[in-house]
Amino acid sequence: MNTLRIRLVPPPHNPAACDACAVRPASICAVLEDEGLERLAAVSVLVPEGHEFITESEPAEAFFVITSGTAKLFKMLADGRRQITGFAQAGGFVGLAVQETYGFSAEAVEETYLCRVSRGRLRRLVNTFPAVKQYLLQQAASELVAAQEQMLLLGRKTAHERLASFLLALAGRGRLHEPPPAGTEVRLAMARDDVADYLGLTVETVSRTLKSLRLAGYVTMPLPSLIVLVDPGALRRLAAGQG
Amino acid sequence: MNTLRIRLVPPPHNPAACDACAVRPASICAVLEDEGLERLAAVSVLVPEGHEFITESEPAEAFFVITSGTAKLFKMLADGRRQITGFAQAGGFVGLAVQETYGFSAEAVEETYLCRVSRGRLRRLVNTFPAVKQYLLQQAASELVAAQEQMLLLGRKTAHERLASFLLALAGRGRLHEPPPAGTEVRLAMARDDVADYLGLTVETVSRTLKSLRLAGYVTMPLPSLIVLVDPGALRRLAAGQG
DNA sequence: CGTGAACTTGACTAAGTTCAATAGAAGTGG
DNA sequence: CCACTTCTATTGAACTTAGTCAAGTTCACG
Repeated sequence: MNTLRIRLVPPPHNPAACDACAVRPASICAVLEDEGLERLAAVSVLVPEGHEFITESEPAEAFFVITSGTAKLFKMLADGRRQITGFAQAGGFVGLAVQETYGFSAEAVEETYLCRVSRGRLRRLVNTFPAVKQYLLQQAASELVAAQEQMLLLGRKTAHERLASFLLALAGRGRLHEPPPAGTEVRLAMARDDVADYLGLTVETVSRTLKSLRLAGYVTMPLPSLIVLVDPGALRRLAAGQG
Repeated sequence: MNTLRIRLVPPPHNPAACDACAVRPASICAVLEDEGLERLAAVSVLVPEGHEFITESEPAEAFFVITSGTAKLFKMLADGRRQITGFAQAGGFVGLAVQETYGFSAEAVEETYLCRVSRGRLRRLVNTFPAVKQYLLQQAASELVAAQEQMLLLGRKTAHERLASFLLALAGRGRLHEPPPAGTEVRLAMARDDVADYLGLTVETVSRTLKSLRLAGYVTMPLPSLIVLVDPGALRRLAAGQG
């Protein structure tokens, strides 16, 4: 099975190449390498921090590839309780919908560049290049794996285990891999309340649990948004429920 | 976009038509309608209640379509804590994997017939019939929607809200639809501990919460495994966090 | 019937939430 | 550069929901 790779071209770039532009001078934001550098016809969009670019239950008119920055996807209950279902970073995509409306909202956690592809255009693209469909299927399948892992976390792990899992995931190593090297730095692009809403906890519990991990000697925190993994092996054991 | 529909033929059926058989006389278990009734070359398998047919981290050698019965998909932690990530029923599929190994285990909740498609065969099928790829993508996307809904449940809903959501989901109406008619009966194919592990609770809490819903007049339970939705509107409000 | 498994109930415990106050960091304007 | 505001993060104490442990019931099946 040949694999489609999407190459990200950092914006702003090639201002004249895109066929439309919503917010910023357009750029080619992705290239379908296996199809002879065909342009992924799309619009480059700058989303400022805190700005919502997808709203749950609105018509699903477009599909986005993240070029740079970080976005959070979330769902809310009537009384304001929120669950963040995932964070998407450069290369990630957001908004693949079979249904007519979005099933979640999405908001930029920091300044974020997106590559916007309209629904109709995605459909045409998919029909023209079978590899795109393959790529989307692979992405969806791997998101599904991540979602199942997160259900295990939300349904069955303790606060300590959740934080340990989260830090390791940010460090780029899943549960199947060996832990990252000691001293690995993890930058938290998101605020405490986002971490809390992602892990199904409160800000206070996140704060207290991080303190406890610090006291245990597993991490240090030079800044509230920078965490150094001092003992990744211990974190790994914690995350797996062997702590 | 033309849609692929998979028609399920109840087993045992057409004993000579399949090209291999693992457990029971083979049957054609699904037909690709849009491709002129081409046979989905596959093996029909009977899985007895409680039997595990997919094991996490084993090589992902096959893909299954459920013909009849119910299966549970789950992940476990080292100390035995378990999270059921979903139940699959007739028409559902299990085991779509991009990775080389399964990311979860699967077990029959009741006697279940499966349609087993080997990985290589699925790949060939997908290449021959583009509609199959489309179908898989759609299925994966809708599973992703369900997974996000479940993350909201596990991360942010109370025990009462979880049970209400669960009952409505079993009754076949998601959160976007109007509630099912009063008097709708929901059969629980799975035991209490499965419900608990699916909702991120304990058996005791499931039991107590069902009692509380009974006392509130929202449901009745002629049998432990049969729940009548007396006030679906109230359940709907509870499930949405407006209870 | 009798035995075992599934389910329910009760009393107690604990993990995490809530509410409230404090501390720290980051900007803003004089 | 420093006072002042504001936002974010942390800490503390009381509380609550759901979990734990230990009996009971009920029901299906031999």
